[in-house]
Amino acid sequence: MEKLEHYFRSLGFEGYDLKRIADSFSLQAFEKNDFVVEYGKTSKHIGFINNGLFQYYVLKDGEERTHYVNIENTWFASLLSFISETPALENVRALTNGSIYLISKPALKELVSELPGFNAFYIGLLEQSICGIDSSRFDLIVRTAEERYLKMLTSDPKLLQQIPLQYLASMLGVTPRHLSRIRNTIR
Amino acid sequence: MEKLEHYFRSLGFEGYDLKRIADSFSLQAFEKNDFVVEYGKTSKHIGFINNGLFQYYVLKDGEERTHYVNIENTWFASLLSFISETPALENVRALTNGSIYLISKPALKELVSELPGFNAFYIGLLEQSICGIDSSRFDLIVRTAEERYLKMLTSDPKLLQQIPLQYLASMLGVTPRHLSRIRNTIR
DNA sequence: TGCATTTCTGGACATTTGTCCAGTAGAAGC
DNA sequence: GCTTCTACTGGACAAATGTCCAGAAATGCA
Repeated sequence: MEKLEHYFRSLGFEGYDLKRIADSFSLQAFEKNDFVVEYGKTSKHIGFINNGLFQYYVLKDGEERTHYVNIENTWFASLLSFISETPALENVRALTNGSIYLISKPALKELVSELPGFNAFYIGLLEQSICGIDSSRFDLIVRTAEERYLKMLTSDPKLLQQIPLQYLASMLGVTPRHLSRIRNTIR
Repeated sequence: MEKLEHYFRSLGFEGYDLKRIADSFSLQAFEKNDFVVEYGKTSKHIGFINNGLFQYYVLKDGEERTHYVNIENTWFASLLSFISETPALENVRALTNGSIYLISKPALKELVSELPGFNAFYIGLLEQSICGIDSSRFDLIVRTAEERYLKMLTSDPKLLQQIPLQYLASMLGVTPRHLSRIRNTIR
């Protein structure tokens, strides 16, 4: 639990609260190609990525369409399914071996209602998530694929280093063929 | 305050809490073309639309790019600016005369910390917002413009009825010319 | 009612992006 | 060291989407 505790300690948690929080999570290992969330099944956990890469995708006309990839030290969630408790419309699968600190919805709600500090943390997490998701939606409407790629280059270099281009292309909303063109014109 | 009170009453609020909440908002009127949020200025309020249409847009190469339009009985927020307290990257402007129940950030935070019911409401609002924004982001990556338009036809018919097509086109991520083509092929 | 303004449609053509595919390079396994 | 697999690039062509524009339809206003 070192990484998880370190994360919450860095946010100001300690003592009983910290232990209570850490005890609510459990570290689960995934091998490459394991499913974390499966289409049609309700996702009952969110989690903090200890290590590994996790791909969010759907099958459309038999093809994988990736809309997101999680890397370590970020939060994992199949949002719509987890929040509204409905069957997932997507798959989440490990692209590499890795592990996630998972927490169930009841345990999460308990922390939110019983620890004021965690309540504030959760609200902050939701707010930050909204900022990230909304600016990504904004970019898809207002910016070109090339602009989105350049932005990713400067603001998320870690993604570029860790994630194979085929998945990045899909996240950017273009085909790998076209991302290759974009990268070519930038040089 | 009828509409706002009716909204919160329908969510189960009453008595002191309801009054306390209603007193934290103030109804502000906007005339057509008035700015609610201006590019470069930090947005200090969120609000519940009493009536009217409000357009979220940026200027790009001198052209307006609309990424969202609010209608009545929905929540208004320039999310990134309000949450992170930074200058807005967008404009929000009244497309018609209308009015919004506005609440400041300090007043909102007070309600969140002092009324447990409002705390739960705010968390639910954030969660629902995430679901909406994330599925819109998902659609922009995974679905075609035609599929997005068809989805809007069935799940948001109110938008179709109220919002001029030029703005809907922009929200869908295409030009009005192309939306016209899409509508043509559907017939 | 009639004029002015805004909104919507669709033709012609240009640009962007996708599809299909083959070739290369590097990584993984035997 | 060789083979196999996977990731990446880029050519040729097709399909989707944008640009520019003019006319039609709808809306607002005198």
